[in-house]
Amino acid sequence: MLSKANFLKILDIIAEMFPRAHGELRSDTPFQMLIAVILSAQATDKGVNKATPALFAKYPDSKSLALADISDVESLIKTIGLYHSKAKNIIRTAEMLETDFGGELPHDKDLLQKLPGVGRKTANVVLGDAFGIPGIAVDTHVERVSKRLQLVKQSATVTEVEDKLMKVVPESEWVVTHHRLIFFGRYHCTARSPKCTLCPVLPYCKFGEKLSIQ
DNA sequence: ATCCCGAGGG
DNA sequence: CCCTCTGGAT
Repeated sequence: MLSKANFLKILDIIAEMFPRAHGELRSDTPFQMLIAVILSAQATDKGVNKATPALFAKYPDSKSLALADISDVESLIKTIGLYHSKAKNIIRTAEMLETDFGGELPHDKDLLQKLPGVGRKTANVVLGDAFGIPGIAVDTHVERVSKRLQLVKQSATVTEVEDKLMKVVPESEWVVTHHRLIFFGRYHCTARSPKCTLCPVLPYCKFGEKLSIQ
């Protein structure tokens, strides 16, 4: 298992690789960010950004989306995938924001998770990116990278990954570290054919060490 | 554990 | 063709 000192060293290297890591979902308001993040489940940010301009042009806020026709929303987000459940979830989320939350997003993880389609990961992303509230969202990239670097055991759950990262990284760095790990996973330590031979982190990585031998 | 589900990359 | 994508609900 990787030591804390070595992991912080790796984070420094990754920070140099991606000095401008940031959320890549487009949105003009916290509400739109919430919807975009819900839509991003098992989908690429690029794919979400392709669909949301038309969606937000027609339904810019919770008041309008709450009254939307589901088949219309489905057709607007169809290219993203998982569109039946996502259409239902974002309309219901808009309704609940209107009826139960006074039209405002709650700045609270547990309350956000009461909204359909919003789980731990989505709540963390929205709190961090929309409100600057510290948190580490563990998505497919963060999980894969953390396991390859042996920050956690291979069998670790997403919650265990999240807890470990929060323990090792100072709270003031949680949100930016999250984005750096995403960028590292999305553009460099990719799921398929990771760029190990070009990787500045290779000296610290058992996973890449194994790959680079052959 | 399984389902949802289209687009893009290799 | 097969794999992956800022997962969540059942």
